[in-house]
Amino acid sequence: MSKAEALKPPTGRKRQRITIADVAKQAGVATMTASRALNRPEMVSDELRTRVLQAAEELNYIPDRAAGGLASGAGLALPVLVPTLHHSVYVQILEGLEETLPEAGYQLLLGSTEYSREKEEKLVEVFLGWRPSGIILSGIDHSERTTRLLRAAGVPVVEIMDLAEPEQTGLPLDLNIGFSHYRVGEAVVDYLAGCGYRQIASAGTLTELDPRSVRRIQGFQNALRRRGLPHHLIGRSDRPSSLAVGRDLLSGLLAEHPTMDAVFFANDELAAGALFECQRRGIEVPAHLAIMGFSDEEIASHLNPALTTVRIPRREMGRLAADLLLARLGGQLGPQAPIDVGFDIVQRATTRSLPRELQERV
Amino acid sequence: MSKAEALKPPTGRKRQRITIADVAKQAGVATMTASRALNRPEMVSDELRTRVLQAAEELNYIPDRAAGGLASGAGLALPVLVPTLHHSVYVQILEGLEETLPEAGYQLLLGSTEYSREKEEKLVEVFLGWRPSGIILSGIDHSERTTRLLRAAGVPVVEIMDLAEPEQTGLPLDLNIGFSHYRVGEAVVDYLAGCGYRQIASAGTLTELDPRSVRRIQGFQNALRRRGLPHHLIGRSDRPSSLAVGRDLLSGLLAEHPTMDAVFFANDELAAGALFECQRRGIEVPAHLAIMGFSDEEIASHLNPALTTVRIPRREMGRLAADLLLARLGGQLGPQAPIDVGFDIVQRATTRSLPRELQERV
DNA sequence: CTGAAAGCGCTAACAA
DNA sequence: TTGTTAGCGCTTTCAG
Repeated sequence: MSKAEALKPPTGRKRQRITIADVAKQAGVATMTASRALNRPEMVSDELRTRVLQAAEELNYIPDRAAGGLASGAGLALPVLVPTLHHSVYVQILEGLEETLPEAGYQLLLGSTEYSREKEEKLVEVFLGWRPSGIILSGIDHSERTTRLLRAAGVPVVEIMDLAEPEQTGLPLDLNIGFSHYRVGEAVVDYLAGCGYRQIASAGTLTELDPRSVRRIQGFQNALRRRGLPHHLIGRSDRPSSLAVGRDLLSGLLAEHPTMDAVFFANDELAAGALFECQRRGIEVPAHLAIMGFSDEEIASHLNPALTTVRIPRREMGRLAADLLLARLGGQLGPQAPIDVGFDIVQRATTRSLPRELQERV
Repeated sequence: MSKAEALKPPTGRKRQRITIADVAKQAGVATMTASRALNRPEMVSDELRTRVLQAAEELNYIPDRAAGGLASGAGLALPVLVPTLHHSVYVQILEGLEETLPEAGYQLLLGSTEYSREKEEKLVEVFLGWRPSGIILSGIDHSERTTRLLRAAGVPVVEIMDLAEPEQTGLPLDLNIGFSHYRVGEAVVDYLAGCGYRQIASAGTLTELDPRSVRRIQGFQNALRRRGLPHHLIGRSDRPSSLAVGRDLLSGLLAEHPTMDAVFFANDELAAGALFECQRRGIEVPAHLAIMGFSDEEIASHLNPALTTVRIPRREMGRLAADLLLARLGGQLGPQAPIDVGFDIVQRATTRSLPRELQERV
């Protein structure tokens, strides 16, 4: 009748989970002792510990995390929501997170929102059911319900890849590490205008698709306006970004604004696509047209000509997010002001070089 | 003293999880009724169901999956192990999986092994602790312990991206969907030799890094041997693949084998890097050198000249894996022979075109 | 240092 | 249709 009876030979038809009770029985100790031997070895005598460990090994015992978490009240899961895995930016942020979090015993649960608040809301709801110790979100724009659920759950939240400004009341939700997309837009205009470009276009995906891209464009347009430059040269696609969309965006822009002399794309992939299209059309870059990307993916430096773009510290953002979260989970960290990790313009060959006297402004 | 006392106002300092008991109390029903109203609505009267649902909404109740799984014995997690997220191949496989699995109530747990069996083993161990309903692995090469743990756990396993051949005894572990890398290697030689190339090199990362790449090279070398062509033109790097490594590989190969006329790279990223290097050096492709990639990522068709490569049905593989797993979990599927999804050579512009009379062989 | 009892939040099984 | 009881596998008390 004993449950442990059928476990030795895996011959039996019925799958019998091996529990810590089985291990304890095999080692001839109490369940609790087995638990301690496994989790707090220093609290158990050498002899018993050895016996337990050996029994566990023999039985291929694997602790049930769900049961453990339930009993201890501890959360073990750490959901990370990113908009997409197609941009290496997010993959690298994940790498930053994975450097420390798994070691600390947390399980990263990955979800991709596809830039949709509704999908984000769904994912948050699902993940909250996994007793998360915390949660990492991309961006600071969430649905009202997402915010409410998160608040109600009372889990630490880290928002990355965007920066809550002081005037945005109620933001951030909790911890926040990122940079100002608005200022990226401004800086790009400063840079391109400094290089002497005057007909500067922006191109990206539909505004609803990415609020951060929208904020970049706001900064971009305001900076143009301040300089008295035209700011109506806008290319938009309703498809998710890809090289093909980059080509199409460029073609459309060229048709509509034949006089434009520079384009700022919402990411390097679009910019690379545009560059390929220029190659095919025989448009000389940067002599006839300047192209600028955003995020500095690996391809940027390998393109011919190499792509001028904006570098953002993704891995660092991931690492920092992990560190902050760990500190907060350890109870060593209270409320915290948003952390700005900044960005840099990487000048390469798809733009004319900036005159000497302006170099340091970048 | 009642536990539910402190829950209404979130003012209290102490975080009080809202449980189904709280919902039941608020709705004035038994816990079990609340559970049924939430999970099997049809078993509860309209009135009570409405009351329960409303209470749940008001309290922002989120069911605890760990507790639910524990009680019902059901597994809710579905780990997916991929070697890396840097190749879009794996991202697309994930998309294929995500089309159906989450809807069916499963939570995908993502782990990346970085092409390491040790890391894979660790991940399997961790994930097995999450009561997985099944598990999806990349490739058919696993450590002895991984195999043992998986067998002991008795969970359905799907191995993707490679195909177990009949002569490989003990393989696959369970379900298997993929294609033969060995035959890819052969087909590439058939194709390149058919185009008239004679000094054909292969280039990729170190053999330990990717057993599937090794198998491709085996097929490649055997096919060369059969044709009496030299098969010692091999470029290897110990760094994970990237555009930069592709360039270096090409440079190294060029220095060692000045007479080579074609190179087959282990993936499109390496091939793209090599192509960029050719552009920089002014080497004409395919006039002076043919370049061929593997996996047909988006960039392949946009490069100038566009890259000849091997297309593999990744999204389909993901979808199929999901379907099979679902069928197995539903008990409608017994042991199953490996499923070959095949591959195609996509002829583009980095290789001379194949003579007419050979076209259909590809 | 070791053990026994209680219970985490939920649902299967049974009873009403 | 609804409620009660027991227990999933583990760890937290609290005793020895």
